[in-house]
Amino acid sequence: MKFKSLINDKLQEAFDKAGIKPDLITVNDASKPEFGDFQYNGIMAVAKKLGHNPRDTALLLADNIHGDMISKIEVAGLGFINIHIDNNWLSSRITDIFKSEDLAIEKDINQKTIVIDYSGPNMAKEMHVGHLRSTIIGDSLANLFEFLGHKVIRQNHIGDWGTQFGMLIAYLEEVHKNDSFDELKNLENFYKLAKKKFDDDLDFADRAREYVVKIQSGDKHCLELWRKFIDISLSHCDEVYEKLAIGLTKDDARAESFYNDLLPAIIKKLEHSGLLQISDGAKCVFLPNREAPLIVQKSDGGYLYASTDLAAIGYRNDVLKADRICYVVDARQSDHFAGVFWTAKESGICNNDARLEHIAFGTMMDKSGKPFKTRDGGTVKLIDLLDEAVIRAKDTIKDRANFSNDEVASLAKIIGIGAVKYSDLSINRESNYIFDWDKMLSFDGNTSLYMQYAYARIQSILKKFAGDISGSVELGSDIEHKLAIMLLSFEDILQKIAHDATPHTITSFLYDLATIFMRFYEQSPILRDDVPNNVKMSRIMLSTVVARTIKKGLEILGIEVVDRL
RNA sequence: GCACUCAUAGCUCAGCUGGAUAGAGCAACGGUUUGCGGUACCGUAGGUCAGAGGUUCGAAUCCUCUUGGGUGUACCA
Repeated sequence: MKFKSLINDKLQEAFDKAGIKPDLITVNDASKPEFGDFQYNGIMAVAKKLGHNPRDTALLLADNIHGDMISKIEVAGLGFINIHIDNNWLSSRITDIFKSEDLAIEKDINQKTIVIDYSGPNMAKEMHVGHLRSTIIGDSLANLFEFLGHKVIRQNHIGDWGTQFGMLIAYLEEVHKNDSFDELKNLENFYKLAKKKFDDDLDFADRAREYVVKIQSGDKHCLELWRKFIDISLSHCDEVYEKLAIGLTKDDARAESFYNDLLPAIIKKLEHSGLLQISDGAKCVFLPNREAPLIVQKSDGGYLYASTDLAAIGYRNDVLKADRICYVVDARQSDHFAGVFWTAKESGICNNDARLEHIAFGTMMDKSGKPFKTRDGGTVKLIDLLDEAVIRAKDTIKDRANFSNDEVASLAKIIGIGAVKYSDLSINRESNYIFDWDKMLSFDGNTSLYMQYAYARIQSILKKFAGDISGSVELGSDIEHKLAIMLLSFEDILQKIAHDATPHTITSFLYDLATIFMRFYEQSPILRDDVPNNVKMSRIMLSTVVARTIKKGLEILGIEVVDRL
């Protein structure tokens, strides 16, 4: 339910009755319990504009706020309006949610087509930790948009067309001509060897560049070899996505090569729009307030990633009909995207009402605050990191003896992968992220394990009860009231997250919810014999809705729950 | 040089379109009538919101400057 809009509507009615036109009405969560459930702080600004006394205006407005959802309106301080939500009304809403599917969250009427570009591995190498954040953040946003009823098109813009492929093919042709393709199982190693030769041997480097031209001009033999590299690389990726429980499939892959044929048309379009200039032999678009241009075609005729990105925008605009295109890419590329977006809009490659967004995120650091590397300074393979997460997760399972080996394996996977995702998603994506095993696999604090534990604890109660649930929710204490307010705010939170693309807000919400539930649980017995049946039913229903909300929230983050751990 | 970005408790982080006494977790210390899962819960302590100005009834939040980090900056992606 869009809880806050309901309250905003009440305020709007009151403003109408009072004959006052405010700019924008938005209630906030009350900053303290004694201020009620919500507070409206806009009176001071409105009153000032009209030259009225804020307290008088607040009182006038308060008199006009009515509705069965509101139990009390208070005017406090300079003119704050504190709103208390009626307990009976709240109880009914939680009962409704208990009886509904999908937590009674409405699908967005204003359905959008949203393209999410995320993960974007390079096909010449195996995925490394640098791909982790994009993959996790992008996937959770895709889940969220889908849940809210939008049409989501996942796009994996894989790098399969660059200079490195010439190098790999040249190396394969010259050094490993007679080897079987099994050699490539360890693609990472193969890449390193090829790169070394490329750096050491100038003639080889030249031949490698020739191979690039061959691929791009459609040489059949070379394309066949190229295809094999891609297939091996893609299966590496699939293995990672499978382990990470990510919703990307081969169907979502739109590699750079996919746009190859569209590139000349893009250049033409830029020419026609008058944006194109030739500088030092390269075709460039000069941007406002920026020294360096966006180079779309090199002086030797080759294309760059700016050209491919523009072609991709064109495709997403013309063919996919996107209303919103989200690029979940490292913050270091913000200049690049600013340039590409500006050019796409200015040239008409992208129409004006489509929203182009760079969902930027910070760098992953180790515990000491340095960029994340192996001991010898190399890049950490993503698959190794995920395997380690599962191994470490195994140690956190309390009574391993109570589980079968298969159960332990399955639990460890859910816990380990959940921890990796949750810790990443629980901080503001734009700041740098400190990767810390001990912290992420802790039961204490805002972690996936704490959430999964809270969920399992509720499941344990429900399992123990195992009877028919009837009756309705009757909120009987301040803490139950607070719990209900939070549960009802879930949709507002999701909407806001969808707008701002800030998944960390969901973890804060879930953590607050779980903390308050734990407090409720400590002070309110549920199944004890001396609890009256109606109270017992009410508490069971409330707990059930809390559990479902936790489950749904984690599901959006791409994290599974378990009934016991 | 220019541009972007960040600076909040010892550490890791929240803090909404500017709102009432700046919040969590970790670490530290103390506590919890047999406990529906104690891997929990409660409490204590911890702050010049980097610094200085400005706007405002009101600033961690907006503007300017300073300092200190990070990142980007013409044919890699």
